[in-house]
Amino acid sequence: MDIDSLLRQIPLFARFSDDARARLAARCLTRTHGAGSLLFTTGEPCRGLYIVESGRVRIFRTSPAGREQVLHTEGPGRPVAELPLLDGGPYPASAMTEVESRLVFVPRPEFEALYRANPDVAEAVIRELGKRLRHLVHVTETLAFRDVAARLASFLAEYAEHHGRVTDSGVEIVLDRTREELSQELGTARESVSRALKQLTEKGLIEPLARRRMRIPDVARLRTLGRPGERPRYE
Amino acid sequence: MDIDSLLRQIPLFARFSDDARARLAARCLTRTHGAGSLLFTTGEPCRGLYIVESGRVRIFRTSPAGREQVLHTEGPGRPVAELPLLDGGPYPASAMTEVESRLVFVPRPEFEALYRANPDVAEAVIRELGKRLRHLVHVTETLAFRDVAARLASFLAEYAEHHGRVTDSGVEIVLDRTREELSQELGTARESVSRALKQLTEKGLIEPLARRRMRIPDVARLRTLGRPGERPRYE
DNA sequence: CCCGGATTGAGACAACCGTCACGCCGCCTC
DNA sequence: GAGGCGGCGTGACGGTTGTCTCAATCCGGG
Repeated sequence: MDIDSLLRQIPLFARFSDDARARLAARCLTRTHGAGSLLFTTGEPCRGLYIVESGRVRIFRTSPAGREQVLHTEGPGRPVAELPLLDGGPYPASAMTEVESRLVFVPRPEFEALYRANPDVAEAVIRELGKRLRHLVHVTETLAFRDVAARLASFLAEYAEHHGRVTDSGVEIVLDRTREELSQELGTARESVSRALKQLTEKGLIEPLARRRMRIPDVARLRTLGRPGERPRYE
Repeated sequence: MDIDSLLRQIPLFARFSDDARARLAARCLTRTHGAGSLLFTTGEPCRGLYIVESGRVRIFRTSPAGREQVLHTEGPGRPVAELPLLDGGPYPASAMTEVESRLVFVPRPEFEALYRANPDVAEAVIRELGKRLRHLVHVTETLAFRDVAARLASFLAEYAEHHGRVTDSGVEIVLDRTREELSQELGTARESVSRALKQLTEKGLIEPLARRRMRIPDVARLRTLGRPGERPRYE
């Protein structure tokens, strides 16, 4: 796919004139990164914006002890690292490709010129930041309130809705992550994920099919475990 | 203080023309809320923007079990709830005054008109969102990686730098929070805060002076406990 | 000055979870 | 097919933390 038609698919640039977009496309670099390639690390000054063409990028923080907490992962069509580009600060987290990925790189000066010339971008950018902020609020709440099983349940339910295949005995999903990667996503340890999976299996909320495949008989019920309590509303 | 000169002090509106600001000021409401007054709750549709004139507002999420996690607190001159105003979504969290507070309320339609007419606002708003986002990344990391004592140490060190009084035997601070409020800020339970305080005291990092007063002999050392580990690197 | 509610400290206990250790399995390479 | 290796499950263990309970202290109002 050529860069121009890729850019066209990205909400951030959708409203650009053909002219402006073509000019931008001419200044971008496309490159394929192998799995596990480090794009940038926490605290580094920002060189530019990445856009995922194919593959997946995870954005995370690392603890001094070596544990990871994934803040979010982005797939095809999604931008990575708009924040530091906009406020001029350093990258707030690190980013690594999870699988082999094709990325478009927009150098910082290019993006800034664009941004100044094109007032519409601001609107799109604000929405993008808003989405991130809401997501992070969710991550925070999850870490603060829920145990590993509940976090896993939430994750699986959401995953099933986005990537699941509906059959008549439930939704089947194929996880594209190892337990280790899952644990980083959920802010826990590999072993705890194994145990939580067993727990969900025992409760009948999931049925393991193969190493990375499972069936979810009732996604809503799984999600309910993720939002425990569901306090009766009194208003 | 009249609304116009208050608005002038707020970065969000600083660049407005006198005219535009005066027009906005005429449409705002100022009101004094008692301590513990609930401004809005998670999920509610957004009615408008609040600006703290005096006092303090805490923004938080509540778990079904009744525990709270504070996302941030805002003081004089700071806006509250810009996000839902901008992306049209519901409030992502709840807000409550911690002490008696005087707040300016900007109704949503007013703000939107302003926003459309004044492209400069976008820039300011993006910076504001960016700040929030960076802060939330910090909160997330803190919850994922550090134990209660480390979180408390970080909090106290930061507090000391902003509100401490320097003496020759260290920095003295007067906490304006109960243990209960502290625990919500740190995402833990009241009792755990007590234990952590004792722990810090035993290590000589803090010296209790009175119920809410303490001395910190060495703020840097206290901060170090907040960024723990610094594990020897073996690579 | 006394009382009652709020705040706090402290102990006991169980649950949760991170870590270590070990063994198994599937897959790849030589 | 032997060996190596990454991914995975499981048990054991201990530390951290949330919860419950009770008592002491503080503080404002009558």
